[in-house]
Amino acid sequence: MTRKDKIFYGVMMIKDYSAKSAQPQPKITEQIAALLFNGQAGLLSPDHYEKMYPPRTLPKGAMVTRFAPSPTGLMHIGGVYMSLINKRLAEQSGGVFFLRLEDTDAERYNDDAVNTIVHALTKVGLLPHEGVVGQHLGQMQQKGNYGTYVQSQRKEIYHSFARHLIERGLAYPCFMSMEELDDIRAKQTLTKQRPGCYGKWAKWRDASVEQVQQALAKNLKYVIRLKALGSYERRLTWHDEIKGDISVPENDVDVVLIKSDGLPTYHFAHAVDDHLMRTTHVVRGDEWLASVPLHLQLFQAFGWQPPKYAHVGPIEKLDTQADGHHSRRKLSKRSDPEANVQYYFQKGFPVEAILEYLTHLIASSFEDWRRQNPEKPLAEFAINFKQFSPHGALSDFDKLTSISKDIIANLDAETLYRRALEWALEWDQPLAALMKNHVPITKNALNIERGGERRSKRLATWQDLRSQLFFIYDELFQQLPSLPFTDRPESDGRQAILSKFLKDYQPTWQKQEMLDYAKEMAIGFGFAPNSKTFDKNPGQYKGHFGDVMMVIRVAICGARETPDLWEVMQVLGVERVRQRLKNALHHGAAR
RNA sequence: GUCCCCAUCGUCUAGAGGCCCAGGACAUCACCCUUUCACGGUGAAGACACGGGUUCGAAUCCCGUUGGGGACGCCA
Repeated sequence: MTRKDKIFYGVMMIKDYSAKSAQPQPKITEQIAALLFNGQAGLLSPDHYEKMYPPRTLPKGAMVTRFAPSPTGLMHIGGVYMSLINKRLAEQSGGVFFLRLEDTDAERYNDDAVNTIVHALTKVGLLPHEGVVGQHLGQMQQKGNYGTYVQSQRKEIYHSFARHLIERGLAYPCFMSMEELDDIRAKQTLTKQRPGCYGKWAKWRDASVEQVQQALAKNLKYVIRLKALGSYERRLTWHDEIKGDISVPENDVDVVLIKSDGLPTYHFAHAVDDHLMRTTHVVRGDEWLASVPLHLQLFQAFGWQPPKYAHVGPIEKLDTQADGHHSRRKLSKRSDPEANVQYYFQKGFPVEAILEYLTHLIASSFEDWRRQNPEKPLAEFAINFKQFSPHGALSDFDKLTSISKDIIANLDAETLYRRALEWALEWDQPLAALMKNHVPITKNALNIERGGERRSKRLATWQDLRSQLFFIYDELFQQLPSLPFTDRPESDGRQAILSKFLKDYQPTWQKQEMLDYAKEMAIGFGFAPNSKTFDKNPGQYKGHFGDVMMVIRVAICGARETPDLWEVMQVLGVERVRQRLKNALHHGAAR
């Protein structure tokens, strides 16, 4: 066993806690629990749930992981990132990846959220094996034997475990009002003390049965708080799979376990659910790191083996302050459009590009692996906690774009057409219509510079299709307000080149024949045979060979940047080529 | 205010005391190739935050400083 593998949980288990604290007043805590829960006659015992959700039978070393989003609206790119990590870890170890809906905040709940999440995960191929997999006609669709995976439907379970804690003196009802809480915090801030409900501030911690009874009689709202086991003077050490060994003061705050609306807080639900769902590894954003002492204490209170924790640094963005200084911050779904996965879909990044980019963020060694295994499915790249860096990563669109170019460049024309059309159908219907009305020419155009040794990377995203394809469609070509000729040669020179080329053009020309012809023509018109010659004596020539080709290119394609001109001409066909040359001449080869 | 985490080129990072006057990828620049743009090729520039230790030797270990991030809710 290496130092890093050492588990610290065992050390901090306080075995005789219940004997020490609960013994003096076991009856009282049971009476209080009874007061609180007698109305819920059907409440089952924790034992019942333990049997209902037995340990999973999985191969040794199998990881059970999860993605636990709260349904507040959009799908954050970080959510895809977390799903990717969790799903890979589970699959690579022969385990299970499930999705649990953390919908315990009634105020932030959003109706479409589940569909948004599931739709996004479906799209990127990261649907969970178990848990919430959809929503149909207002009904959650779920898979798996450890459900329900919707927290708002698990109220009885949380209450059962909360009652258990209260009976044993490990939790208690607290009737403090919001105003009282605000007061306390104000006092604490003023006197520079730690904020929170702990020690002497936790005034309901040791309340009598009578006090509870009276408060209930007055119909006061209450929450259930943890009776914190820790002392701020002592330190707790544990091992995080990514951050390493961490040491902090123990938790002594009586945090809320059950809110006054009866729903659990994140912390309590995490402990109960991840225990009952038999999660082995909790891999989540590192904003949760500071709650680990509390979470470990909850597991300790129940006498459960806690899961292993891995806290992943966030995807960040560079923020420029008013004073010009730069600072990093987590991508915010409110102010950063690129926080939303939908943004990447709309931009037209292929799903593989998004996933490979995120994988690169997990482990930059991925790019070496990819170079060595260009054909292998991404899922075969093995990830492990050692590869994670402990800090967050800046989102880098240049890198994403580069990956995306590589991926698109490696698609064959048929696949490219299918994928591109799929995207256009959703995001650019006019283009989709053209693609569908002109299938052969579109596929031929997409096939240019494809498949050979040197694949062009002119398409970075599906959004680039339009600018790369418009000139093969007369419908779009004719909408061009003008032809983007360059200054060299001027209009007369352009006229001369175009009319001669039109006259001599042979549709049977092979590529080299056409280039040979064009070069001869260029020289005949007083152009240099190549740019090097021209650059040496610019005064002697009207321009160079490339300039002549550019005139023809612009006339035929209406663009200065195109794939190989001869290839484009083959795709367009003789008629259209002649037509466009004539058209350019007709307009006096004007810009 | 308290607590925690983090710190290598612009970015993602490799680096587990000598293989490192620090390697790769993206981005940038130059040149070459070339019918334009891409592609491809070659090359350049570019980092161990700072200060102390420990050691024969430190990017790597320790301490401190600075900087960045996070947590301290009946939000997750």
